[in-house]
Amino acid sequence: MSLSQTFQALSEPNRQKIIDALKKREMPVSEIALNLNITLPTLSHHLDILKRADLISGRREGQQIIYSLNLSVVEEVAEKIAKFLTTDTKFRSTD
Amino acid sequence: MSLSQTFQALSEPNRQKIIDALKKREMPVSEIALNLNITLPTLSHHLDILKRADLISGRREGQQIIYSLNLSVVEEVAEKIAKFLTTDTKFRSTD
DNA sequence: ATAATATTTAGATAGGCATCTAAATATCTA
DNA sequence: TAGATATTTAGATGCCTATCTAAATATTAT
Repeated sequence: MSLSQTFQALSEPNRQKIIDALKKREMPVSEIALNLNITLPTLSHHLDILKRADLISGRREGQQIIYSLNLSVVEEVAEKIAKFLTTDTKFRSTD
Repeated sequence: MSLSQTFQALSEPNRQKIIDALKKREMPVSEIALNLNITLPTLSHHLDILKRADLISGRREGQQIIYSLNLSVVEEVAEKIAKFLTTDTKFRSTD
């Protein structure tokens, strides 16, 4: 996943709300939907984007599909972004 | 600046390259342009977006306009993003 | 098997965005 | 004041994306 694609995945307000919800605990689509004012197909689309960015995962449990944050990936992303934004390159060799 | 707008400003590869260049040192548009395969009007457009996101500033020096990173803002943004991505809300009160 | 529930897929649409060329503005130099 | 250099603004175009409705798929319950 490139940094651009990650930023893009994170740049949509509904997707941020999805992540915020999943930070609390894993939950099915129907429950995520309660926090958002979009139709289920639109939500499904956003879940797909976050899945393709590897930020979340879904597993089926009966009729429901339970989504959860990929915590280790999210942490890696946080580090990657922090490095991009804060690393001072003034005195670094070209590594 | 909302988190969404910040992510969006950072999600474009050319804008990331601009930030990367300005991490080294401030420089005029003409020098930034050397790193990118886009026309000057397109570059101007990207600089405008980064300026509106308050991530960079430009000052005129003669014929040139020198752009530089707003270091304090960039640091704040890094913290904001880190908080968004890593803060576990499971056991937080609703503050 | 049928009906009900949960979610995704298909297909269409509207708005946003990155890009370009051409022209305008600002500054410096001769 | 011209002409040259640096950058931005104007206007157009094509692609990407968020959104919707309708239909399809998957699972459970009757």
